[in-house]
Amino acid sequence: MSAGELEDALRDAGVRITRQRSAILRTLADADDHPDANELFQRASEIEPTVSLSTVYRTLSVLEDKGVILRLSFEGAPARFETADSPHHDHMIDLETGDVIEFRSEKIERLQAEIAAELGYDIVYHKLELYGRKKKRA
Amino acid sequence: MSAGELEDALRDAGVRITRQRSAILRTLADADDHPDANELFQRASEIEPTVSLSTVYRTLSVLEDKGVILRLSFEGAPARFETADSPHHDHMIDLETGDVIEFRSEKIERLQAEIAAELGYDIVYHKLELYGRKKKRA
DNA sequence: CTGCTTGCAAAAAATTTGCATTACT
DNA sequence: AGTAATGCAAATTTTTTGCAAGCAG
Repeated sequence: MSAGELEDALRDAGVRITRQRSAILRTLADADDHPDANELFQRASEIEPTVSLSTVYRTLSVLEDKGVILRLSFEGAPARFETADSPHHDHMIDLETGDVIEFRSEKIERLQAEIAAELGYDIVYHKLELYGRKKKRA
Repeated sequence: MSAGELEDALRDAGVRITRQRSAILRTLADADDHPDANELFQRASEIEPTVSLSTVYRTLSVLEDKGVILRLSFEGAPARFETADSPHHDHMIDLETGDVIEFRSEKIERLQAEIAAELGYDIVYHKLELYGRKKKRA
């Protein structure tokens, strides 16, 4: 979903598209990494200097509510965000570099649902993070 | 491992066992839930009124370093802690009540290792959290 | 004794909020 | 016009830290 289509969808959902929200939306759409609130603030400021950090936070909350983005809270670091348009995936975090690699496994998805069912629960969402180091030797 | 054995092991590792650390250790050993720093402070205060919240935090850091406890950082809530003596397990969090249920699945453990290997990584640790709601009707 | 630990209060870091003003729709 | 959204500064929340005094080994 492009930034423009997103804006239309959000407007239809009753969300006002302000100059600053537009800038934040574009910033998120352009990001191919997983920026935190402050990084988004820096980047969006370049497009639209009137954005404030408060607005970034407020906008992120709205977007999360509307299901447009996902909030990722890794180990004791500030929350990071990613657009929710790509299919669900999990994350592998490189402990040495901090790199975040996305992956997806149907098998794991299925297993999780099974386990939750056994415990008497329906999964609303889940979070799987593998923290590791690059293998020595290829 | 009992609180007493833990103290001996820690002492051997060069950690001084003070009155307040002893109280925190006992509190952790007795807890069958996953308390956060503040809850631990409250409980430990009953055993040993001289503990301060700072000391709880400092002690938790030491214990984490020594591998005695695990720090669990769930969704935007303060960090929770659990003793590290039990075998590894993952967590299912009840979105309505905040309850934390422990579970373990060999299949998932194995799958994770496989996936990491494919990505060229060795897993150092991982975190799997299922967030869900109790199933309607039994 | 020596220096690791403590309590206290202040500092940090991340995020949220009150309020008067601005600007979508 | 009417109301949601904004910026700013101040408030919260969780955790860390500086410093003088205390206590374990």
